[in-house]
Amino acid sequence: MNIGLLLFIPSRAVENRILTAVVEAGFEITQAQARVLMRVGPDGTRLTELAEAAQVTKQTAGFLVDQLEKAGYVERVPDPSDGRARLVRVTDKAQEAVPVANAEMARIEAEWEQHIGKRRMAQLREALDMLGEITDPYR
Amino acid sequence: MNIGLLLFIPSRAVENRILTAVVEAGFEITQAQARVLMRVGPDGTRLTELAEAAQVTKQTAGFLVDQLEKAGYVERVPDPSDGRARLVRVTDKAQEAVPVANAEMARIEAEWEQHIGKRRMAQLREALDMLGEITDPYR
DNA sequence: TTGTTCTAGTCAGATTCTCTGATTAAAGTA
DNA sequence: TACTTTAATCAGAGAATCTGACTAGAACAA
Repeated sequence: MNIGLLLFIPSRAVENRILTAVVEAGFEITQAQARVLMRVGPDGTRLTELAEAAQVTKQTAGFLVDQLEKAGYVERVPDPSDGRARLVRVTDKAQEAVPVANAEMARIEAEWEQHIGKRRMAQLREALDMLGEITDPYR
Repeated sequence: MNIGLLLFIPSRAVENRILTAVVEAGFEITQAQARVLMRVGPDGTRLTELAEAAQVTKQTAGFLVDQLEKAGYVERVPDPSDGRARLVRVTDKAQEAVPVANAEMARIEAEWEQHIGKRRMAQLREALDMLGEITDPYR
């Protein structure tokens, strides 16, 4: 079985489970919105950077940030260092979803570790982290 | 960094590269179509199965198969064992894309192995394969 | 200083992907 | 036969994504 599909399946599983957990906790958010939201840094991130990180066009990122803003999960503030730019920042409301997502992530990792063992889990993480160096356009 | 994102990044990279290679070889196909096409078995697969495998609704799978059929990459034939069902089958035209995809996949694997080493690559594959057992809804 | 070029973001419009709900036809079952 | 389930499709809508064109501010070179 090809390694692309092999990577895709658990990746999709994580996405689905975390999104489900967050939505069930009362946060109305979609997968696409979450993918952008996840990339907003602690001091705010420019739209262009978000677009690159999420691997979508600026237009798409803008569209998703619009929705996140309407829903109150992010806010746009002027970038003091550049009059053209604005920083997208996570609001307190969105911060409240973080522990929910983290808890589900921890549950998933525990299940996986249970299934494949601590050693393999560590190896997996190491290999993926290194692959990120050559496959993450944001890194 | 969370393992979902860690999985997502190289998975997306593989998808993008293979799709690009196939499209550049003259096959007009989209990512969503490819995800369905990839799951069609050698003797044909029912729409419902494809939908499950690709984790989309039957309607979505049907929509994508319609497009693949129009483009000549698959055909629908009656299922001899069930009058309600039809089997989606890959055509010769689509078969021609297989070596292109395989070649690109081999290139990617070679690059990755170069970067993380043979041992880690084998460990990665083993861990992912096992994770598939608990995360692949189709398996 | 003044053009020219580049960059950040938005607007407009279209396409693609995906879903929910209802429907048809064939199987399976009591 | 009548009821239930299953495979697939139809209809309609919403979400996500793209390409191309535009505006305003920044950077830079002459």
